[in-house]
Amino acid sequence: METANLTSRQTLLLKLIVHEHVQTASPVASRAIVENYEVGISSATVRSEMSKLEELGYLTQPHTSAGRVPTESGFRYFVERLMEDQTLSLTKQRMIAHQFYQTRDNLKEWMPLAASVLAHTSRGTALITSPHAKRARYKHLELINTHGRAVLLVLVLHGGTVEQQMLALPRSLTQTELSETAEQLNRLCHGFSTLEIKQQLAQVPALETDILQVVISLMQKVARMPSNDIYHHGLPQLLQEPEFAAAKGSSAKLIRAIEENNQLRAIISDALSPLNEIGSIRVIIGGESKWDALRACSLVMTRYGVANYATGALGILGPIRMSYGRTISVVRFVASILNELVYDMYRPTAEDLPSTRKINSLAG
Amino acid sequence: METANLTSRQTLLLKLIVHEHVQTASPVASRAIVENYEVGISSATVRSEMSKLEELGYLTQPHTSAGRVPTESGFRYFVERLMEDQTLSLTKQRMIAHQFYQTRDNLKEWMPLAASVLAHTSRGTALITSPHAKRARYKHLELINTHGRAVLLVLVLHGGTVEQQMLALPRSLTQTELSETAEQLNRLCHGFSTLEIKQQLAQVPALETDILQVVISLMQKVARMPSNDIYHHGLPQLLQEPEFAAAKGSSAKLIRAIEENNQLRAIISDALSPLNEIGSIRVIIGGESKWDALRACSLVMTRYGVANYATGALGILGPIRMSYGRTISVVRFVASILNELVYDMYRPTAEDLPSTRKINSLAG
DNA sequence: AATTAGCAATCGAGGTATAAGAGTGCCAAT
DNA sequence: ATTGGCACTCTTATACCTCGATTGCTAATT
Repeated sequence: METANLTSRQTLLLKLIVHEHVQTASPVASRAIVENYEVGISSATVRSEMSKLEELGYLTQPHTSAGRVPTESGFRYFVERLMEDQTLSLTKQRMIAHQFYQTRDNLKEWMPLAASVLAHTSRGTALITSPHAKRARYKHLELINTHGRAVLLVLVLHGGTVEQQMLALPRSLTQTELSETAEQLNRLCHGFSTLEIKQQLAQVPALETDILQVVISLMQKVARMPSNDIYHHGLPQLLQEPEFAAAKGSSAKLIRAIEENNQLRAIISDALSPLNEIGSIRVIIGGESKWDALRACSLVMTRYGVANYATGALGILGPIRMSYGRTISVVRFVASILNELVYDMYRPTAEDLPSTRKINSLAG
Repeated sequence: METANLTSRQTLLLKLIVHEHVQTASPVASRAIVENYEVGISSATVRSEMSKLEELGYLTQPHTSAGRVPTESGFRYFVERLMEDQTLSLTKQRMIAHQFYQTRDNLKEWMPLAASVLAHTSRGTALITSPHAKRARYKHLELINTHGRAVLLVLVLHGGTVEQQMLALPRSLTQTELSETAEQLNRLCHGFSTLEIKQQLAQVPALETDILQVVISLMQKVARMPSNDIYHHGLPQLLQEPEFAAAKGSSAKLIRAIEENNQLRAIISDALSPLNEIGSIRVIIGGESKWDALRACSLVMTRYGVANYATGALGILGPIRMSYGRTISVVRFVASILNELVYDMYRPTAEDLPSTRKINSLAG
């Protein structure tokens, strides 16, 4: 990449053009720059610099007689070298923190709240997944009689992930019988991984085998899926941005991409990759992503939580022409709040550290 | 309403015009009728009949030199008197039934499956809520240690509704302590309503009071909300229908109406009203609904489940110009399957009948 | 050598006129 | 009562034109 060879005046202009374009959503003319900003040069000079920036690939013209628009590499350059770190205003930080503080005990509310905060503070759609434990280790099972043969199986894994599934048993059992069964399995499987439980299958009576099968499939589900649900919030406001309101075909594609969340899943699981350190923010600009439907969008994603215990992903899907500074600062701030909350809730205990003793005893 | 005074030829024509309009999505010309259908009359006659139907308010012209479009009352008349009952083809019925049969034990899968079937068989968006018990009566509580102070509270109500919430206790308890606490509360509260539990509050020690507060709020949540989640499926395909693809403003409104589901909630709770017998299908055509954003849409909703135990709502949100016959038949069929599944799963037992004795003993 | 003012050239957006096509409404004939 | 024929109406599509915005170039200036 030939990135270093911009004069200071060129970087200034690129910065201003990006800023102007983000605000106006339309191509930026040389005159607009000299009028709106106090650069001490004439529009002709701006034009000649612009054409150099265009040659370098940072700007482009929609048509001959239009102003310039930053290209994707233009935005990329801006994000990586020109953008100064922004922070949310203290008032805003306090407001947000307060909202989270009020729901700190109600894990279920975190996702919607975070999504809502992200969406309202940016102009895009917020995406977020629940915190999610990496390795699935059996901690506790509870069987609850609900009605007739229907039994609710609640499985708690080390790290705090809770999975539940309704299942129909071959015959109706009383709550006492169910509790005893659960207790038995809890003694048998505590701390075990999916594989280890499979090895237990041979030793347990028939009824419990059924239940263990469900337990295993749930644990595998946890391990396999990047995350259960992808909350999203603020899709309408993204679609009202001029770039989507105009081209109607693309908006349908975009909605589909978000509703059927296979594509989102890929993005999320990318963001959740352990390579992606917690605290680092990943910015994907337009066509840099592999998904056609998202060509017109940029993503600002990060991973949050406590590494090796429970992590989730959150971020914003917005127009390419978004205020990256502001977006990144919100994403970073919300992530930092969730980091604390997750740490508080899932505070690692000695009991949760992977028990090498047990693993070794099975391996031997 | 002056509905009875249509000649048989007029009803035939209205039927044909509706049919043609549903297919073409554009105004129907007199010539289109005589060409596509074997009516033994000329286009001039069709025209004169059309103008009579227009006077009666069943048809309208977008402009002078266009064909006719059924008005909302035209569709209403069609739905109530002209439409013949359709049934899904047996092959299709079997296919659908088979899919449900495979997930019969996995309650969680019902909603997505039903939504998917509804959406794929119609051209609209499927809406559906989980089956939901009417009166909230305490059946069983389970407290599960997950991590640190975080405890998962699982509350099972009579009728099979399961609510859960994570909560942070003031101090950390072992699973044994938690189980004992739960057991104690189970003995104390079994069969009680929200009100009755509130009266118990005075008699229990402090820690459990905290838990009971959560229990009460969960039970109230169950009783208050029409339903927890409204699944929807197939929004993109609705938006691709010509009437929405054209006017881009309306599609944004529609998305918002569905995403922020306050408005949907109102519709759903209307469909869930006990006045609406299970099996009856409610058709709301265009402006008949009170919600502006849904002016361009029709709703075909029904209530499913077992009355007085657990019921939910399902239906399709489609363009006014939808095939009501086909839509109604799918909605009816999917509802009938869910009726059976709910009945099987939540089969009423003697234990579930409201215990008048307990209630009286408290009232006295 | 860099900067700038001035100006011709370019292209899109928006408005207007025109032609084509689709459909009705009416009337006179059957 | 029905129908063929025809004039009338209105939409849609197309072409055309003008206006304004913006650039690129050139020659003059610093």
